[in-house]
Amino acid sequence: MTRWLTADEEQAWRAVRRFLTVLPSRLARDLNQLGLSSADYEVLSTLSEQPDHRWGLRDFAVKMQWSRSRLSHHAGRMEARGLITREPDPADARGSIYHLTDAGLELLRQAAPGHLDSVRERFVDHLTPAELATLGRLAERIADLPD
Amino acid sequence: MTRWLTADEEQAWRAVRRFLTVLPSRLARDLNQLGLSSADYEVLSTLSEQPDHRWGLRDFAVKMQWSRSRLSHHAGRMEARGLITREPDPADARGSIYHLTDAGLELLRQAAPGHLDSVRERFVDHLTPAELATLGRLAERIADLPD
DNA sequence: AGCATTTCTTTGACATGTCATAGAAATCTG
DNA sequence: CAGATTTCTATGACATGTCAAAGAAATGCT
Repeated sequence: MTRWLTADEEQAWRAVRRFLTVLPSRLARDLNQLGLSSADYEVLSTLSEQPDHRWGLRDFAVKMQWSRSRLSHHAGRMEARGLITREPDPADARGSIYHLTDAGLELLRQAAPGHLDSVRERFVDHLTPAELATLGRLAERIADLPD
Repeated sequence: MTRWLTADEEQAWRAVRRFLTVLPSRLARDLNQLGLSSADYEVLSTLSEQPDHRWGLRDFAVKMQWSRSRLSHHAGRMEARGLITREPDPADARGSIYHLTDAGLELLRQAAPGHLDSVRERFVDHLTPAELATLGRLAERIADLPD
């Protein structure tokens, strides 16, 4: 017995679907102007949050919620652009340690303010603090559901 | 002068980012079990909402918010699978009219209940009607911002 | 210790999306 | 009406993601 969506549910779901596609694409477009893809930015900022700017692929992939294959491919491209390096892990010769280069850090520093403006202009500044908190709470509830 | 995010804003934004990536990926995974990609499903359901199951590429792409190139490529693949057909537009020989095949409609009908369950299980059923309405209203506000 | 199993990153083949362009047809202009 | 311009879809080249498999190293078992 399929429970179809009520009219209200349907309307809300349509709005949320649009939100899900449109916001990321706007942020990506803004970032592209700064010379980075969204994926690039995530990699750089995640790496930069690590104290020594290093991370082994496996944990890095878990942290980013990316497949290891995806991260390895993407890292290869970023390495070719000089934004990160990959070195063998001294503690486990199978492993690979990713490290942010100076150029990568510089590019991130240069792009961050623009990206932040973008997040404000496309999202944060259009909600009151209470609305943002509510939205964050509901988003978290959904995101925290089991996979 | 860059206005950084406050701690509250940062927390909410992180939750929303996770929501933006995780929910679509779960829905896509569920749909894949049913033999369709999310893109396939959107194409089929959008076409099926048209009274005669036909749509010219241009307006179709606008409705879906896809580039015409993307839709043309995707339609080529779906045509090869027998889910839609493309015919020249009698009113404008440059144009192309997309039409849902019986097989396409059948596949959509077969997948729809499962997808609906998925939307409920991954999203709708975890919010009260009031929460869903609020979320929909906020999502709509953001989505309706100029591009 | 030795062999099988597991774990790890990388790679290759392939699916999908973007951007620029081709080629045909409609529209605009004088 | 003729020629230039615009508009249209399809396509090719390329970037990016997925999935399966390869190859090396660590781990487990007897």
